[in-house]
Amino acid sequence: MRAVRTTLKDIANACGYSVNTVSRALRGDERLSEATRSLIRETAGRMGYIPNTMASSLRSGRSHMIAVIVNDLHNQHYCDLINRMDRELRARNYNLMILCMQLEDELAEKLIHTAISLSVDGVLYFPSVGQRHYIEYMKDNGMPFVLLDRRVNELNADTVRCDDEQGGYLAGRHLTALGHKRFLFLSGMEQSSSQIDRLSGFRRAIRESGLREDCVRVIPGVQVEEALAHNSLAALLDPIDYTAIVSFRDEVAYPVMYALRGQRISIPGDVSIISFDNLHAEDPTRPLLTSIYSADENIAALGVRMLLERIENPSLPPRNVVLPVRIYDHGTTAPPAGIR
Amino acid sequence: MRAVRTTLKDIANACGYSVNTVSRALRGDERLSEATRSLIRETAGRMGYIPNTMASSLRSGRSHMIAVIVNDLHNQHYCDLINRMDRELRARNYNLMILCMQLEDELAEKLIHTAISLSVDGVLYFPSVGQRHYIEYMKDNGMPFVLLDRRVNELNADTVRCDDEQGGYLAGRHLTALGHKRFLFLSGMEQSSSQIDRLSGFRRAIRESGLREDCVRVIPGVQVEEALAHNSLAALLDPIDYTAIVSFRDEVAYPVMYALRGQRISIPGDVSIISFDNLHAEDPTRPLLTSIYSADENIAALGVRMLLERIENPSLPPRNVVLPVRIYDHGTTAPPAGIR
DNA sequence: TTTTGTTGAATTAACGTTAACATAGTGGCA
DNA sequence: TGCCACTATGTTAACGTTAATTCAACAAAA
Repeated sequence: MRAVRTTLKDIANACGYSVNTVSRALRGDERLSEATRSLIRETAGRMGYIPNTMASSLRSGRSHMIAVIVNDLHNQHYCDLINRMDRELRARNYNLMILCMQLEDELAEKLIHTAISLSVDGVLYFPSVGQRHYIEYMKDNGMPFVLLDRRVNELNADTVRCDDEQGGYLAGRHLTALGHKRFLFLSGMEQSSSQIDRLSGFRRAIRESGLREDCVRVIPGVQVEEALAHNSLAALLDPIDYTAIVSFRDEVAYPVMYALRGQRISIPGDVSIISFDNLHAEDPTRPLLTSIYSADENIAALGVRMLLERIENPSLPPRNVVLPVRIYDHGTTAPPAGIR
Repeated sequence: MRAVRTTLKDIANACGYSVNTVSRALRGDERLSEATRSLIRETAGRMGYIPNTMASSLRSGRSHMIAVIVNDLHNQHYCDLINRMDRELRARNYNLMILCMQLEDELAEKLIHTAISLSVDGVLYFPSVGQRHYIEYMKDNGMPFVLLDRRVNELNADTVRCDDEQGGYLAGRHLTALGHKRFLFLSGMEQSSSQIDRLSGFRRAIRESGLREDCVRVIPGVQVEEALAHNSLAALLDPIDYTAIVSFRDEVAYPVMYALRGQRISIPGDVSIISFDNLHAEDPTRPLLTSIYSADENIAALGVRMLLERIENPSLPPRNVVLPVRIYDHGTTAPPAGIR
């Protein structure tokens, strides 16, 4: 029942050239006469030829496929980045294949296997905690890859990420400059580098402004997630002994805003909130939220570029790019009520 | 620099068997002695062998890869389904590759090309409006596929979807039974089969209950999206000449709820709201929302099963499965204020 | 003893493509 | 006229795997 796919051979037979000539014509080899090339191309088009990546890649060692390995598709931050990477790659004649590990850490190894097995040309990898082992595995197997979004210590590999420490610092300086003196810091679930750096940057700003460290109440990620899970966010935010909230990421900040507004607490009138990722900045169906993110250069575009350069030139020394960040002020911060 | 991948040949040389024997050992061929098989397998493990899908697929015609082609990763409904399909497929020793068309319809054809080009064994396809052409293209190319979530008329192809007409009907019957008499129906952006069926089912229920059709104010999807895009949802929902809202999908219902609550309108006290997809039912960070969705059988699991059956047996007559739906009552509907 | 069957493995030929090399035909130039 | 360079194409061999076929060794049956 299955239609037999047209091959180079079929085209060759159809227009009386050798298979190799057909292959060259379709790849746009310069050394063919214009007439031949266009005849072959036209014939191929008419016959509905679709090249066989398997065969081509097997022979040439190039598949023009890039895999992105991602933890969880429900994380909109990742989806954003994936979309951008897809566009970047497509523009460069590559295809992006998304491999998703569904929050199951052990799947990472399997997905790396899959990527190698499929002979993808490179891998874009969002490392999560404790995956150094898998990353080294890629390295050992000579698979070109770029790490995104997170710092992995003492691993000499291409990395693109935001300056999270500086981000945390900016948040702190922004809020202290407005006059805030008591803060609630909502941590993320995992002890990722982003989490750690953002908090430590924030604390640096606090110290610099002359405030004592204990003016920051830090809620561990576990508690935040639990509160979200049991619809008890309001309780978590109580007592309101702070005038500003720093949320580790936008997706936590959103429900927090809903919860506060549900308690008739005005933002930023009563409480300021600032967060990270600048998520949904272009999605007007989401509430505005002041957020910190990469200043200009896009992490996705840069990651793609670095990966392609690595593929071209495997002996390049690894680069560790830390992108500067800035505050995207969407109006959810203001001076505290007292000094307005 | 790039490490050379271990091949069957390397293993064969290492343990003194022929390449073919190694291949058979690794595939678990019964006709080898137990000793040989375990020796080869152990050697392969030690040498870090990763099979080459390209070569294997080229020869055997089976890649054990399934592609899912999806419009937009930001649509959480799709992400949910993709996650489930991934799990189902993995359990059956298949890999899922996600190809995303970024809301650009013309990309559909390109992605189908990619899928064929990669010799995937089958395609899971979420059709959107006006893609019949691409679907027929898959059919013509003999690529096994299953259509998900939508009805595509007069196309004889495997399809799994929910009974949207019945869903709309259930919504209507539920609300009229509670005593509601004036409704706002928020349409989806595209004129998809789901959209059309849900509205017509809803109207059927209205007629049946003896109400006149004009008690339903239908807002076209374009207007809904525009309001979302310009943060003017509140205006869209005004005047509140209705006691119940039916939203085409949960992701529209959420911002609507926020907007109403922002206007101090209580749900379901002042206005009831019901929607479709039962999205985030297990994500407690989202507000509760009464929603309609497939009753028991899961669309993802069933779709995967149907696809694998189709692959096994290409001559099966196409099946069109319409799953029954039910209301998942999460408390956002109540009798209208007047008759409480 | 010869024949037959069984087991375990090797050999060979593909799959569709591309890279390297080979070759035939042309035109230019001394 | 002979030689070279160049252009346009063909031939061959590989990529890593698997399927079909063949083969060798041995045991059981006649």
